[in-house]
Amino acid sequence: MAQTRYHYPATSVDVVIFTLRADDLQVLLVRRKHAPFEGRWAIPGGFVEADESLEAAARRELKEETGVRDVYLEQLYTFGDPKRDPRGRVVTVAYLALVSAPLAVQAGDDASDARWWSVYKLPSLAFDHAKILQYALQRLRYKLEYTAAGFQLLPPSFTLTEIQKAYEIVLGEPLDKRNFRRRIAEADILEETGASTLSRGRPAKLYRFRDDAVAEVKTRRLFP
Amino acid sequence: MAQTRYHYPATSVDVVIFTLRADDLQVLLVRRKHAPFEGRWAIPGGFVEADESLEAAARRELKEETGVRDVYLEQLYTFGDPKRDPRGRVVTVAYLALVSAPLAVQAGDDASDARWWSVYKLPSLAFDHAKILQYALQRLRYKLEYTAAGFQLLPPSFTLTEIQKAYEIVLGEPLDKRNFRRRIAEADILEETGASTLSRGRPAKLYRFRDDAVAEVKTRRLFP
DNA sequence: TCAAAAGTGTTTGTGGTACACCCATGG
DNA sequence: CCATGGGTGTACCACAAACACTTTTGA
Repeated sequence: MAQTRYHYPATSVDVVIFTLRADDLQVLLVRRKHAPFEGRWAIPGGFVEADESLEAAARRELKEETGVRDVYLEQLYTFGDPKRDPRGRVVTVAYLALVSAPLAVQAGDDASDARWWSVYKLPSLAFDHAKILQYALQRLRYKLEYTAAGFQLLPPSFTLTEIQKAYEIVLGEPLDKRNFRRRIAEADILEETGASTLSRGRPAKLYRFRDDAVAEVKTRRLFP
Repeated sequence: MAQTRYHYPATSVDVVIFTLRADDLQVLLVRRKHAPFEGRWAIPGGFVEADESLEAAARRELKEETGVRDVYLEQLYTFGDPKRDPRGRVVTVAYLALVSAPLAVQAGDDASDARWWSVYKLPSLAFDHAKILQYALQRLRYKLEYTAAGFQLLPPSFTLTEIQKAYEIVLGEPLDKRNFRRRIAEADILEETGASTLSRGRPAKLYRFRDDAVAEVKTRRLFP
């Protein structure tokens, strides 16, 4: 790739895309077509174009890989170790994305293949991507503990049991049903759609987010 | 991916350096010697060198400006708007630093002058530095609410009243003396030096951090 | 002995957690 | 009528917040 004739690092973005599929927290990875790390799995990403903001670059990559727009996207951290890319100096700005529908994935130019992987059973990753992914996972869990971001992983309408399951999958621990429902109710961020599921057993009410709900719920301070 | 011949963005680091001086939360700014924004105040920073990690670049800038090493330093956010620097594309990785001693500042090559400014009375800043500074201030306040990072702003030994004042200055609100002392005691992060102040009134015991204290105190979750 | 700052406990309220049964529907 | 998943309330405990007086020293 671009040999740095001039001594500025190349700037790339990498987007860690999480979703919930099959009662599992999964992340989208692409298989690299070219050296270095040819054939290894990697977090989707690419170089920032000349007149494009970082977030725009991240959204472009996200669109190329998944076809989705208007999803939750936040900047995570910037990784700039001089040796993180064997081709030369590349500083990468990592983003975290949460998508709801487990839609068909589209491999971009840079990848021969793309698929969802359980975060609990990951393959060996290219570059320092294992580190980036762990960082993203930690941030996601942390975020769920004090914000309502977890809803971004769900379809537009969902039952209370579904959302509780989503939280349990991401956090990796069971939650109490009545307490969970009380907190959701108190947060006042959902509204009934009016519809219900028709499955086995008693039908469940469907909910959606209130458009005007505030996603960032502030914690009480612990210290001092 | 479009690998046309274009210049990668330049990569810089900017370091927002906070300290406590004169019962005030202050930030170190440098006056720019050259265009653009000649004569305007700016957050100290500079370009990342060829074989230097981002954090190393930030520490180098910090050292050039203040002469200090081994201080608290954390990556904040990366600002990459294509128009943020009129000279051309510059992506900057912002860092937050907390220093204790209000030491003499040393102007680096890039600045004709450097001084501490109260965060409550800032001059007009170059580039998008006002935005970066506000972001840093928000992060500092947030951090103080759930970690013991505030100690980094104090000299190696201090009284309980001093540290309470430090928290009050940064948070901008008064705290209850007995509750504050109880929380500090429960956190179990201080030890007595054995010495006391000799001022007017009753002498106060001096404390220092325990070397083995854990700085990151985890919050209880609020949601769900 | 007075002024100045340090130091010290208790009470009350709120929020967190644990816990078990009845309800609505389809087969 | 039974199996399946949906939906509901209370009691206890721990932590947070509010609050005022005594102690130690220097001048």
